[in-house]
Amino acid sequence: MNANSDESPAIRLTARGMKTRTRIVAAAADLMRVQGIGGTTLDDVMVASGVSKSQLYRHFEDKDALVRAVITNVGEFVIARETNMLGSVSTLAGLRRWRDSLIKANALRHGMYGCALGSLAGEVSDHDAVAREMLDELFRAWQSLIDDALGRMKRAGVLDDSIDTARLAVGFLASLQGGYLLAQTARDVEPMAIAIDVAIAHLETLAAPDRAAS
Amino acid sequence: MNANSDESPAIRLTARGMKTRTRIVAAAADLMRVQGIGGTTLDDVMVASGVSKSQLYRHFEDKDALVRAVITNVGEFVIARETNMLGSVSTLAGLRRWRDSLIKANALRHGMYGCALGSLAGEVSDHDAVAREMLDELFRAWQSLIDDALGRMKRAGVLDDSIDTARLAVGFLASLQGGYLLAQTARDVEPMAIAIDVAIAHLETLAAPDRAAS
DNA sequence: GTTGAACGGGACTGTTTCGTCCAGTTAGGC
DNA sequence: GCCTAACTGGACGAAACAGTCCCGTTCAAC
Repeated sequence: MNANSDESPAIRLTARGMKTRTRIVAAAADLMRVQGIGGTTLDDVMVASGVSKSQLYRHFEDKDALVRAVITNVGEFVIARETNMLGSVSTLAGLRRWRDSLIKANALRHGMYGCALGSLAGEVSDHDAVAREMLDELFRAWQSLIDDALGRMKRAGVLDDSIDTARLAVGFLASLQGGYLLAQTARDVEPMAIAIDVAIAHLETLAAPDRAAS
Repeated sequence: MNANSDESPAIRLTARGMKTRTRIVAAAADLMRVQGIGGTTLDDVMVASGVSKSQLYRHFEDKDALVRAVITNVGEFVIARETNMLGSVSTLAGLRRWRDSLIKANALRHGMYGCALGSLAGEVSDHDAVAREMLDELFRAWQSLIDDALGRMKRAGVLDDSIDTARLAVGFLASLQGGYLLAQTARDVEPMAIAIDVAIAHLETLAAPDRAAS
């Protein structure tokens, strides 16, 4: 609904001000991905971004406001990444490449930190309604990207015409998020890899009868 | 590995001491499910359990120790529930009843708080190695229960003999956990319901050829 | 070259939370 | 009835954190 992707600037006007604002958000996002929101103090953000506390409160009314800015920032990043990686997928092979790239990235950190969006959602959903709705919106956008890819596969004759791609997209995203969580808990990507593979295997059973392989 | 399900008592001997200990853990578990671990203070636990702070530190060396006790407690509860609900499942209809019961329970709170185990895992996995391993163990136990159910379905001729139930179990648990997270973020059970339904639909495609329905 | 926004730096308040300690009370086993 | 674990109750310290405030400086636009 809200058309501005930069959230309330809290204070008007900008020039280089935007740059420090960006620097603050970037540092906060990094810290929060690693330490969680609750584990990240404003002083941490202060040090990491090389910005004085007065500036922090100049740009953000609140810690919650900063968290929300982090959410839009991380959200934009994830959606951009997924748009890029999923936007041209129209075959099962393409979907597998998408899978490989996610798994590879998560394997590098042995599953640590989980999904950038999912972790934020788990920590914030039950105590900041605004943030929760922002994350809900982002998940929906992610679902749409998956849905679109499945739609293209359907139109390309890879998938059977009768399937409900919107429902499958929800299932896919759930498998992905659950996989992230299991991998994080196990400190091992394997469960995540299995989860996505099972989801893809399901898709294979829904392949259009005249084109079992692609 | 560890054979004692009650974790280190921190102090030896007991009588009614066990009762207050249980009371503390129960109160802490309730609070942490609703407010999260970070959002729950020891004073909260103190008030909710009607126990003085000195007793808290009599039974638990640390907040972390209390958290671990909560994990074993919640873990036992969840595993007991799942053993009960999943232990006799050997048909697709039985699996659907299991699904209905989980969805129904989560619908009552509109998805709030998510999965008792999953939420703990997300909050604690990256900063308490011991707790992380405990949760990993619990997830594995949960997987085994699902695996067993799928195994029974296989032996009963409901599922095809060639399927790898262990992998499917991981996929199932991931769908479940991801569904919990999406439902929590949306404040609506629907995505969770869809996620599990998609997982079950996949199972249906793997039904033994001579028994397409069950 | 003046003006004002952007910034550094840090002191300061108030609150929350973890954790310690201890003096006195209750209760149950032997 | 004695002994000791279990417990109440609260004072206390220390640290972490959020949030406020102010003074002086830098930078960029006009």
